Amino acid sequence: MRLATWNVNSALVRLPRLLPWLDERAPDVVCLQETKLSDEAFAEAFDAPLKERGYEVAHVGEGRWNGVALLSRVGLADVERALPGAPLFADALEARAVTATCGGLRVTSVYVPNGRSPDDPHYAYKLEWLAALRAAVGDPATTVIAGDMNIAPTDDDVWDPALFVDSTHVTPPERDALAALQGLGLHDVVRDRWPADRVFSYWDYRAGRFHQDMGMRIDLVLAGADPAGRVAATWIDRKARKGKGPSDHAPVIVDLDTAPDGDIGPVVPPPSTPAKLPHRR
DNA sequence: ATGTCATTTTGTAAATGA
Repeated sequence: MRLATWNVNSALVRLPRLLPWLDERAPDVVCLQETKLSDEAFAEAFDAPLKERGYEVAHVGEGRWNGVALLSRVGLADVERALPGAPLFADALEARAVTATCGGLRVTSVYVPNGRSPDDPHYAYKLEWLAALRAAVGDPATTVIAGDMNIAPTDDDVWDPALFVDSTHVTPPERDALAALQGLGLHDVVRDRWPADRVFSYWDYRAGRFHQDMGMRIDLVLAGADPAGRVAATWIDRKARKGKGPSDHAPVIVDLDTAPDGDIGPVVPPPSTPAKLPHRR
């Protein structure tokens, strides 16, 4: 089973990149963040092309900011459209989490608040939100939390740690909140697989940062004992950050082996059959 | 310090957010 997470920075703008990416990478479960669409607008643009590709969809949006989604072709059951106990910001519940059972795993697509700066009210909100995220974890063993955490777990996850001292994404309280999540038994499977490598998932659009690999690793897949024990491969799909009209984030992809009993989950019909290639001689 | 991109609007330039 292939699981991926991608902050697309506007699903509508990214549509011409997102659909070909689904066809190329063929993920079974996809966590999206920053769709920036209402549920109605997402459905209008995506219901048909996703159904054609065999995906069920749960989208939670507000329209202007935020917005998260789960796409799955290995089942999508018991959908929760918000984080239980999530704090409000400016008296509003923001679209930052959606959870469902997919392929036997309890998967949450998260868009953790940015925080802006440690002295901003948004930073306190971020820490409250992370506490709610931890409190909402059910059985850690079958849990996957994937998305834009807006936290770089260590200085190895920042292109220039000196530049980010006292900035959001790297402060001890944020890293402590992440460690508390991991303390439940959730594993940062990309770092576990690439312990000594420079692996970033986000590069600012400005100043040629991607070209110089001046990025951060803030998009994480946190996996409980069952999925973490079945990881066959993990990688960051840098190709999706290249070329025309990319998001500023790259997808993170995690491949899981079959379950111990050999069950690969529900058999899903393949997407629309491509036209037959003409014979050549 | 602040080179981009995406959003929205007492709207087509400026604000807000990341």
